[in-house]
Amino acid sequence: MLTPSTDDDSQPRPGCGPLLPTGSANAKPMRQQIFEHVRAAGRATRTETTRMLGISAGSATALTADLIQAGLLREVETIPREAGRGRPAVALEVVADTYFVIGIKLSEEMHSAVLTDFAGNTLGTATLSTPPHPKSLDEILSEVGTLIEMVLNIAKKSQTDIAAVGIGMSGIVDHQSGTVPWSPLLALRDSDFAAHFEERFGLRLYLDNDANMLTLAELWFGAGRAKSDFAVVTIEHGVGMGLVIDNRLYRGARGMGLELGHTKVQLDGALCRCGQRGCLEAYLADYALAREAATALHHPPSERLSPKALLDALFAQAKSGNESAQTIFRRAGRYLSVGLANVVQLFDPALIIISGERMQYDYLYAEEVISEMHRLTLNNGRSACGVETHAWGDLIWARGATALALSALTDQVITEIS
Amino acid sequence: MLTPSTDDDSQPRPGCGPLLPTGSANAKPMRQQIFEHVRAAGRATRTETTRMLGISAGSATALTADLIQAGLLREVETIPREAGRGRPAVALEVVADTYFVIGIKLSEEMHSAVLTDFAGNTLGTATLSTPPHPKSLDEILSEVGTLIEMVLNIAKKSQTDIAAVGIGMSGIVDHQSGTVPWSPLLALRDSDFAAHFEERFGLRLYLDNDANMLTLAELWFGAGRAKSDFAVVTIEHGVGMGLVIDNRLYRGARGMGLELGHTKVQLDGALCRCGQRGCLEAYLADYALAREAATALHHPPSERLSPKALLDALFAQAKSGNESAQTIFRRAGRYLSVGLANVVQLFDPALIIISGERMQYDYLYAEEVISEMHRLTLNNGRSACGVETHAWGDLIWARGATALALSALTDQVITEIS
DNA sequence: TATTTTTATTTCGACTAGTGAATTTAATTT
DNA sequence: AAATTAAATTCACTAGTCGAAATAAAAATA
Repeated sequence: MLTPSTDDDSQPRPGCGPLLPTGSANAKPMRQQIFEHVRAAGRATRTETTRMLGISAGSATALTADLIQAGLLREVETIPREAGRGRPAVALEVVADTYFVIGIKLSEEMHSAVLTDFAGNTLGTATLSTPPHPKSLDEILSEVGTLIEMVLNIAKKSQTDIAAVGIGMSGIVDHQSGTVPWSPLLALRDSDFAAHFEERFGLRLYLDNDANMLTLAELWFGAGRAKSDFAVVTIEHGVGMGLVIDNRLYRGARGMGLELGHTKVQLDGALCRCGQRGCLEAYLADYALAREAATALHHPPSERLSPKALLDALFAQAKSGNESAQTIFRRAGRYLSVGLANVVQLFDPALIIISGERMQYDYLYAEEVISEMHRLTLNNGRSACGVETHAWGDLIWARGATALALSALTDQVITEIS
Repeated sequence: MLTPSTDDDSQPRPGCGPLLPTGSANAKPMRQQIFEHVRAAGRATRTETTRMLGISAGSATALTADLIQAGLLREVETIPREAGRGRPAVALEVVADTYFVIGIKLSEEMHSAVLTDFAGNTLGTATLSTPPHPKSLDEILSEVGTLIEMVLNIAKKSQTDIAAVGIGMSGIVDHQSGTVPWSPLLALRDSDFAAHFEERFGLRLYLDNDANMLTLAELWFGAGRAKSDFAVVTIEHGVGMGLVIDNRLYRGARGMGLELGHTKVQLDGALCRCGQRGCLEAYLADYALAREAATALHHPPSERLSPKALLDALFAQAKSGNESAQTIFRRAGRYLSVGLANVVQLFDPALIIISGERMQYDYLYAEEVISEMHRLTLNNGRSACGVETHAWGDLIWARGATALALSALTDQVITEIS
């Protein structure tokens, strides 16, 4: 069965191939790659660097000389030689106290901040409890101001030492423009957050949503460091996700969050706060558990507990054998398995990291949930996707925000030394 | 509430930041970017190229001179000047007949092939019906040989004209190694397909799975050309997906396909051929529709129709008002909505393209399904994700395979001219 | 102890990719 | 015919990188 070469589908002269150049055209200059490699390794010799980056020894000498000249790297005197003949390699390390950044996580009930130096060392942390209601931009910025004061005091730095600030907050955040179309923290929509921040504090601000912050934290400080493609899932008030592809945070084409919490795991399922039915979040989030808890615990409607207290009670009941309390967690766990399995099937990540506070409810993070997830994924003979659960404290989010600021600052500083 | 700067979480000297360099270090050389831009545009002037790629006029002259010298580009005499003063720009175009490639799609019942020149023009196509049973590697390669002969004849080329071959086939295909861990077309697992092909035909082969081929086709020839991040969903025997991120095909960390068909849309739902329950495929694929069709059409088990005939009968019945036939399609459509919505929520693509043969069942591709999908996604004020449905013929898959071969060949040819 | 071996680093000439300003070219408009 | 305009070319110059040879600093060996 032959079809003649009808050129019917070849339009006049349209060409072929992608019309847009790939963004990776902006490859980082070698100097920056070297700097980042040294920072990533904590300490590295020139020779090791040539091997890792595939450059010549001559280049290593020249480029590290530039970086040392610029005061960004230094040679380390204390060489802990282990063995070997030949001239001993001299290690390089980042000069830590050239620049300082602050990373901040804003959430409804508490803000936290971390101050780090240019090598990523934490010099101080601070947290600030706040009334949990939507605020005006001015109020939030005042709270941020207080927090910055606090962390500067702890780390014994002044505001003029700070080169950049990173902030992560929940809601819909536009990283590019630094605006906040919507956030539970802010009373008004469409705040021009970054612009107001920069005007008020005179500090460069990098803003992003909280799931991306956590993902960045895993990429910079956590288990994601050694992986180039992985997913981070977090269960807090909602269910969030971040994705790293080719060692970079993937932000989506329209800059929206990656809303794992609103993927549908059940047609016409439980009601979600987003107004739809069957969202994963509607089975997992604290409000979802809380509303079932009220039923399971036979609380009279008069006796109103805070959602947090309700959850704690529910968890205690489940632990002590209350069947209906257990089924709540068990069902949540099953749907979590489905959500995770869907992520694995769609992305084929090298690793999936489950991170967040809700870790305490170990029904949700039981071995059982993970193995159910593995059962729900096809592996086709490949080794199964790795899973890690991290019960970081609050500060990890703020650390992620420092990573955002650090990476942007590094770009800038390195291109300046030319 | 202040916490002192406890450096407890800062381990001895671990450094911070990603340990792996981003793959984008291998930025394409300017010459290649120019060539690809000209090919993508079909025809482009030097000045336009400088604007698009942000290079200087001097570089444009020098680099295009190299490419012309190497015989890859040529100046176009016929300048259709529209208006304007000044020296008229002279357009450049790809010299099409420098290299030729063949793209092949292998499937259970039919193989197809396309022969294109270096500019991506189709010079000939061929299709070959085959018995639909698993075959030995040798049998498949014989069929491929026949197909290559056919398309060479049509295009009046000889095998020595061919610089590379791309093949797409269903199953689990390892693009990197050119091996096929499993495929419905092959009787044995773990075939060393590419190696055997190259030895037998003396042609360089690039192999990938069929969903990736289709995605590449959309990226090179279809609606994806102008988008840098999009998803392609295809419904054939199964449900496949491909993803383009930053103008590149994303292949996943473990090189597995992106198995949209095996994401779960229903806990303990319909039985899938993969052995699990609730997979999207179990509601959408032809075998899933066929098994329900048997019930809905009240066929006695004795009367055995081919799956294809069964589906056609089902479709006809639905069209003519058979309620139970309609519900089959309607349910499938709803689950398709869910599956698509989940992709949009997880990836936030700029565009989602639905492509494939099953287009004829317009219940599945109805406006209704798309709008249901939109209802199932949160847009948070952003404009909704675009959706396009393409009812390409069989040849689009093979065209995608030519794109695979063309892009690899281009890399090679351009680096050679140095 | 002096010499050899080994490994890390530096130096230096060469080459490549690219820029940017001045110039040339080829058209249109006046 | 001159002025204007835009495209393309020329050319001197820079940054980045390689690779080979030279140098440096240690361990091993004679």
